[in-house]
Formats: sequence, C-alpha cells, structure tokens
Amino acid sequence: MAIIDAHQLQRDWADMTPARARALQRESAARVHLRTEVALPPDTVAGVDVGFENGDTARAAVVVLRYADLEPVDYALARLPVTFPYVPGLLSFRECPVILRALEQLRVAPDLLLCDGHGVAHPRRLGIAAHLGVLTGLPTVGVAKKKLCGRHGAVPEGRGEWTPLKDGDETLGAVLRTRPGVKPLFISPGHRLDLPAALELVMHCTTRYRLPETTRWADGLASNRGQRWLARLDQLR
DNA sequence: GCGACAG
DNA sequence: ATCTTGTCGC
Repeated sequence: MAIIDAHQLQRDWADMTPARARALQRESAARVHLRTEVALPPDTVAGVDVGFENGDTARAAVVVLRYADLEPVDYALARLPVTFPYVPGLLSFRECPVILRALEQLRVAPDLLLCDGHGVAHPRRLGIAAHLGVLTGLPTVGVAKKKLCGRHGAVPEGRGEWTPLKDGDETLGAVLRTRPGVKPLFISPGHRLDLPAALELVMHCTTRYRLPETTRWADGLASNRGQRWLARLDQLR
C-alpha cells in the first residue's frame, strides 16, 4: 500500500508544537467526509494500534482481516522514536507517523480502518481516526474505550444497543454496548462513513469480546506480548 | 478559578 | 499507554 508519504509527514511534523497542532487540526477537520463513501459490506477491514517500548519508542501494528470471516490476510509492523508527548486531544501527532510507516508496508490495501481512539468525537472534530482518514484517504472508524468529550445518557444493556454521544445539538458518535454486562465502547465516524455505517461495521467485527477482532489483533501485536500473536501470522509473510 | 482529559 | 499480583467468576 504505497500511497502514503510517511517520511514526508515526519519531516512536516518535525517541529510540531501543541499550538501548531491545534491550528492544523482546525484546518484538517474541514477535509473530513461524513457521508458513506465505501461499498458495504467491504472485502477487508484493518485494525491499527500503537504500543510503547520503554516509553521512548513507538511500535505500530496493522492487521488486515477478510471481512467475511475475520481471518487475517496481511499485517505490518513499524517502530519509530517518540517525538511528541501524549496530550489529550493531540493523540494523532504522537501516533500517526509510526502508523503510516506500518501502513505503507502493507501488501493488501484494506477497504477501511478501525482505529484505537476517537473519530470526530473530538474537541476540534479531528480525533486520530478522522486524522488518519484525511491523511490516507481511507474510510476510517474511531473505536475508543473512554470518552474524550461530549455527553450521553444510560446505555441499554443488550448487545448492539447504543445511545448517542452529543455536544449540544450535535451528535458526535455513539456509546455502544458490544457485550452485555460489559463497559460500552465509544464509536464515532472517522472519514468517509456516517454513524450508522460505523456502528454496523464495528458490530460485525465484534464477535466474542468487548473489542472488535481488528483491534484485538493490532493491540496484541503492538503490545509487549506481540510475539505470541505473531506466531499465528507467520505464514502470512 | 474548577473539572475533564482518547492512548 | 505502561508498571504489575492476586483474585473473582464462568
């Protein structure tokens, strides 16, 4: 998947500051598409996540699954020194560079990306999922375990039920119960998808755990016990 | 000034 | 995110 210029992005963001980052977010948010522009169902879905080694090196993992049976068809890993601190609201400036390095090594370009973190459910409507969408042009969905902003009511208990996450009159996303009796997930469109499509995609990818299979694979590979997950992907590369 | 605060 | 033992429950 060689459509991305990860090195160019690294150069462009080399001297990024929180103030410049916020300004860039306001500009980039105007490029986000919230209409569904992907054929459903898709052929493949990818999960992306980033882990940290010793706090100074970021490790990104991308795993592409066949949508029909959620079996892995490709994956890629990348490592890069950390160059930006974790600041709530500016997560993409810390994780996008290494994620793009991993994405460009993919042999199978996925139809869409499920990201760890929010999409437009963000103070300036550009969470990491939305930002990755604008940077790659790929449809993306934000899948977060905690709220960043917005308000919501009680979430119904049944699997697949949800309640809107809103900021005033604006609906930013949904708080989704992927499993009964388990803490809900925060789902929001990233790019080229609307909320109903985002919810359908996430529910399809979520089988027997709280998190979608895409996220579980990426999370496992990016973590420190990634070796164990790698063993199940050996024959792919 | 006081809370809230993705990963 | 990461560090890190035991423990409750199916």
